[in-house]
Amino acid sequence: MADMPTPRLAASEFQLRLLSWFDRYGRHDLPWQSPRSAYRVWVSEIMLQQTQVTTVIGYFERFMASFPTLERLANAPQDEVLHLWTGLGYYARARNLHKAAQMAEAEHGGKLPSNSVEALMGLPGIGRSTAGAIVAQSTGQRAAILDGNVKRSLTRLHAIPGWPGKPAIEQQLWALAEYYTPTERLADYTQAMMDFGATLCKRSKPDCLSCPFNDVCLAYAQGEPKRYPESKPKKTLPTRETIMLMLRDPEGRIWLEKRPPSGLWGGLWSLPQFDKHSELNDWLEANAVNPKRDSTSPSFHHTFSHFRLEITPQPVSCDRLGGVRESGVWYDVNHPPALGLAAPVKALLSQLTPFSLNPTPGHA
DNA sequence: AAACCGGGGGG
DNA sequence: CCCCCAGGTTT
Repeated sequence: MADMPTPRLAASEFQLRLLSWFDRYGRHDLPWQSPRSAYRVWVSEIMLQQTQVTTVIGYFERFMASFPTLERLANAPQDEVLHLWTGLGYYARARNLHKAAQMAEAEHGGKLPSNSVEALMGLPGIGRSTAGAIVAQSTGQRAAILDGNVKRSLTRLHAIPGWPGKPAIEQQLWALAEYYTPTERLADYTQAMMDFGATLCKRSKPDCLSCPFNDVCLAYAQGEPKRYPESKPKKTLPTRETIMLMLRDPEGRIWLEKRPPSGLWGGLWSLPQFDKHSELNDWLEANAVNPKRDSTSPSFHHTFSHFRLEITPQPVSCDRLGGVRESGVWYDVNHPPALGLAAPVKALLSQLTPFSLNPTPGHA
């Protein structure tokens, strides 16, 4: 690569140091490492995209208990998949995972194309780094990864300025990542790169004194390893307001509606939302029989990456619903059905019952 | 309160 | 190339 920064070590020396570190300090007992299969590695990598290992483990085990094979996932209802994703966030990941399983069934003979980065990238939710991780970990063939951990480690080792999300910077980092990738022990090397960033070359408090690269690390030599990577340019978040209707029937069940299949909380079940109280009143007039409004609950905030949502819950009881109500359910908090819930909705419903709404092992 | 994270999509 | 979108955890 023409614009690759000068490597700080020969590739073979880098690999030797990293793998020695991994053999002593890396993670060797993650649930997707044994048994290792393309399917299990894939699911783990999707879950790990925005989420840390310790959080993922429980979700991964529940997911595998319900969908032990690609075929079982492909044939599952979307609600069940989203249910097992509830609380993990970025629900498009679950929708894409489900869709990709169905595509693999239809187009790849029921298996992931796990020896081809290009073919994997043709499946929704799999980009270059995730594809590389699947190939390297499940087949042992040579493929590089560039997740947030690797970006952080490499920007520090080479003191690369600029935000790594910029295409020009990212291209340099890919060149380095490819350069250092070995031809053997690919699964270990890939896990080692992730573990190194996650447990030693951490965002704050990097453990430079224990680092096997501290003699060649440019950021360490400059005395400010935390200067790298530079952070993303920030934008100010707008605030939006919404009223969430908590409509209770005489049995204490709560009315939920399914959200559109894509976009915010796509495919999840949520409380009916309104911009203004007048719109909520219109809705009650049209749909609810004998509605009785309680006092509003305290407002709270839910923050997204691009705006802040101020939620005001409005409890109302009624005898029943009268109008046309497609894609809605009366949700019994004591016998919760297997549905995906938006996080603030889950929090609101949790207040109504002593029982957890989390999916439990062997139950979901 | 702010930073973080891998990928999809559109201009 | 750029910007927007999406949610829960850590610091």
